[in-house]
Amino acid sequence: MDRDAEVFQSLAEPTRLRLLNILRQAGEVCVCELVDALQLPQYNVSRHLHVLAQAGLLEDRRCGKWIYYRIAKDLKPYQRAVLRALDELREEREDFQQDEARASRRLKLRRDGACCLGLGGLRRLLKIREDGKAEEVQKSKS
Amino acid sequence: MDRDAEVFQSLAEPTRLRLLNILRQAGEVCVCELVDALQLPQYNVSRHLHVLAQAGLLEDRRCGKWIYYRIAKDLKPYQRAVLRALDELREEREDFQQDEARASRRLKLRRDGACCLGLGGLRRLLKIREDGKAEEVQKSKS
DNA sequence: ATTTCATATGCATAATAGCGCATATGAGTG
DNA sequence: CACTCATATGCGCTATTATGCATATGAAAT
Repeated sequence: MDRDAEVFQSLAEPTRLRLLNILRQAGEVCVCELVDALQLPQYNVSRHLHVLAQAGLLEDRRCGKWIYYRIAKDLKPYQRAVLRALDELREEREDFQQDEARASRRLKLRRDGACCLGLGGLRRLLKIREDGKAEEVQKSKS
Repeated sequence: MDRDAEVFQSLAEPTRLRLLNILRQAGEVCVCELVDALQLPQYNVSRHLHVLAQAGLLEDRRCGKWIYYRIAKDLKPYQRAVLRALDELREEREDFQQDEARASRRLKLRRDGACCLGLGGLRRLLKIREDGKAEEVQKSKS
């Protein structure tokens, strides 16, 4: 496979599009925050981030126990153009905007001390449960 | 898989990127012309065109025995944006430009009567052989 | 040093994708 | 009708990919 085709390949997966969308909107985000925003297993998120990084679209920065991911700085022009296209995709994707809302609520907790709290306590704080009550909470908050 | 992720999936293959590039530069092109430009087996080109059409990026028009493919007219904004990114990719890909050169030479033959001549006679006309003499001819023509 | 926390990864499995070959389809031609 | 031509497609094969589970790594905290 082409190096360039690999870039498109990395975009050819729903979860990875969601990740890129959040990272484009929110800047530098660490894995556990992405896990909460997307509500997917950690190994799943981690693997997808790895694919995007391999393709050259993301870079990561270690900071203590946490690893922050962000859109790579040295993208080729065509890569920038492709990612810019995600802005237009975002317009028609409500689920992307819901992701952003969850990510945004999650990122606000950074103020409260450490970046990444324990998942248990944090989820309680966020009222995000695994049983899909996240939407319920979202409604009551908006 | 997402409908949108399917679009990126359709771009995640070198041959399909080459096809899109030619179609973007040359407009409406029929399958046998693409086969000559890319110098790949017909079933291969045909399948890849099908994938791109399924993703909604291409549409086809039958005209007698020939089938013309072109970039779809009713693309979504983000799809247009993604395809526009191919212009920037084209800048750094000499092989894309060679494809265009072959396609362009091939399309000039449309004047000589039918769109699609028999492959044998046509290749003789183009001096494109399977043994890789195409470059040789290209040099002598430029 | 042991434990905890955040993240990554090896492995097995299931699903998917591309390729080459042969052949089907469908439209003109003699 | 038989034939040719342009294109599409079914099949078997191999290669790649995503997923879930368990576990490894690596850094801080106790």
